[in-house]
Amino acid sequence: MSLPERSLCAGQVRPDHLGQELILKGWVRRRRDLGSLVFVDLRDREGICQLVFSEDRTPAAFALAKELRPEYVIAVRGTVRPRGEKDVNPHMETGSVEVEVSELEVLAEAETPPFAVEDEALVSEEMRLAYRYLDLRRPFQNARIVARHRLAQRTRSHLSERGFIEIETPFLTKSTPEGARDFLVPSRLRQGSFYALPQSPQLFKQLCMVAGFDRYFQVVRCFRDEDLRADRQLEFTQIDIEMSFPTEEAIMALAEGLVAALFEEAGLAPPPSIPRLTYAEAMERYGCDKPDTRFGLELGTVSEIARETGFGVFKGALEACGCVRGLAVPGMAGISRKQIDELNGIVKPFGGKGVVSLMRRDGALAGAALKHIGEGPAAAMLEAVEAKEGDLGLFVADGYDTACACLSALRLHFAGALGLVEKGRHDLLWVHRFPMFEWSPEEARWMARHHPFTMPREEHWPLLESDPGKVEALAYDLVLDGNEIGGGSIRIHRGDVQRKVFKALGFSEEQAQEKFGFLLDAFRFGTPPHGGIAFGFDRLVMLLLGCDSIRDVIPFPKTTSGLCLMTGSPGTVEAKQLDELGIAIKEK
RNA sequence: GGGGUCGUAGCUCAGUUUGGUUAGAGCGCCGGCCUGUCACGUCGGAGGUCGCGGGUUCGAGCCCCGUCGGCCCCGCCA
Repeated sequence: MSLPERSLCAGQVRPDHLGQELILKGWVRRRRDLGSLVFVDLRDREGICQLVFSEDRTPAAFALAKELRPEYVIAVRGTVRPRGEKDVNPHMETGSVEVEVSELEVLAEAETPPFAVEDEALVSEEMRLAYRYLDLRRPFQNARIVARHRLAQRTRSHLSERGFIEIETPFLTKSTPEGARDFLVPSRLRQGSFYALPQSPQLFKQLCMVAGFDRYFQVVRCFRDEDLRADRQLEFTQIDIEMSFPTEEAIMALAEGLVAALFEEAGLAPPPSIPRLTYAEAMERYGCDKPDTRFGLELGTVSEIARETGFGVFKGALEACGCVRGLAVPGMAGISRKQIDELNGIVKPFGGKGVVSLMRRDGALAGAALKHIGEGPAAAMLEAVEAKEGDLGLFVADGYDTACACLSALRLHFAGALGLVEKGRHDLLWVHRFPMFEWSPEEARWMARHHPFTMPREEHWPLLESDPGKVEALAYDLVLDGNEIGGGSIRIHRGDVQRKVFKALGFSEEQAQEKFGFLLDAFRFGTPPHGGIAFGFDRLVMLLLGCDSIRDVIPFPKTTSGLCLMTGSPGTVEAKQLDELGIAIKEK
């Protein structure tokens, strides 16, 4: 009674098949029952095809068709027929034909799903994640995962063709200091010891260079036990690349070529040029190390003008070695008091104390702080940020980093509110010449901004001991539309330089040896200069597909609190399992 | 760790401002009718732990406290 093998996918039926007898298999999307005529939309991965059952022409199949419900899995034997001229559905790829079914077999019944398996269905993300297999069955969501596959395949072929070798590195490895919190895996064979899941294969890829593979890549899962966001998951996929004897230029050129290929694969035109900004320039112009350059609203500095005013807000910041920076928002001079108050709310999470607003409207100046600042300086401040008649000037007085963060947030806010981003536009840019270290007030020491294996600029090596804050790194980030999609560096390949960097980070010789001894050992046996880059694959796919959340391009993601609503992980384990691992749960 | 926001029928939501009789809508679901539908139509029907716990009150979906969960953000994420 079983129907034979499928001859075609439902979504692939075309006028070419007119008159042919086909075997189709798939899911019932919807049944439209007109009494003695029944239409069924049959769905599979490739699309949807209309099936027809009629009482007088195919009575046996017709009777069974009455029983069909959404998401039943069925097999049919039928003949491809043209639709009448009036009956063609221009919205369907298969809309000019239909399949008259002579034989119907129900392969699996289905309960009514908790939500309709259709693109149009409005469903909360909570439901989608709890029934992810149904969510993924929806055509548009299914297509995202297929697109992800294509992008991964294109990555592999692109890099393979250029001499890169995909090499697997361990998931069960060693916990290292610095960086993100590790996921730990207890060892049964050696109780009390733990593996760590890799935050990235960083050290192993460097060791692949020591091993002489010359060019390495991997599409690889990474794990970081940190809080989740719209663009961050506990486990995520990285395109990890490393090469021997590189220049910065060689790595950047390779990365640009790969990204161009991925744009093409996604059906997008790659941005024609990829400008480079130094870190300092990015902060100066955009207040951000991953600026969205698809719109202007660039920042200016007005500290010197502000210094001449008696305004206490400015004075306080400047006396604390801060600055006064600002930006002009075109056409917003009519902003209301309420809206101005809302701006303070935007700035607050970034540590900003408030926003000073000055307006040029009706040929005069306005703003609550105008009387404190004075007409002359206020005009000069607006001039400095290029605010014209009808424009709003926003100023923040604070430490440099805080002022930048606040203004960057305001910049993004107004770009969204004013619709300044041209639809379909994508901007790529490099940010490079990052500082090697940043000061951590909590730990009272310097921390590596990129990672501790990044090569400092050679002319700055002497500063490693005297003034670490001034050391620049041979590191570069690739930014797409205001998102960091990749970052890399030239690595340290000399033990002596590596030791100096560890020292600057406050590691003792013993700590360095204990944590990274295997790397330092390897460096003693002839290490080629090397460097590389890693892309956040999920984030890149998200942006290329125009999604708002990384979860949309990950088949089985976790919620923002790290739970899997489908499996219920993380879960408790049997006492026996804990016992085997020598682990006891601490009572709260 | 902190802030914001949401949680009411299978789903998406209204009702919460100002506590008051029997908690509503659309879609879906179940049944009847229907030969050209494709968001089929049409007639009828079923369906509720108002996230959970506690409190205030004569009375709580609505007010208060706590808690769990979704989403967004700060911190964190080399």
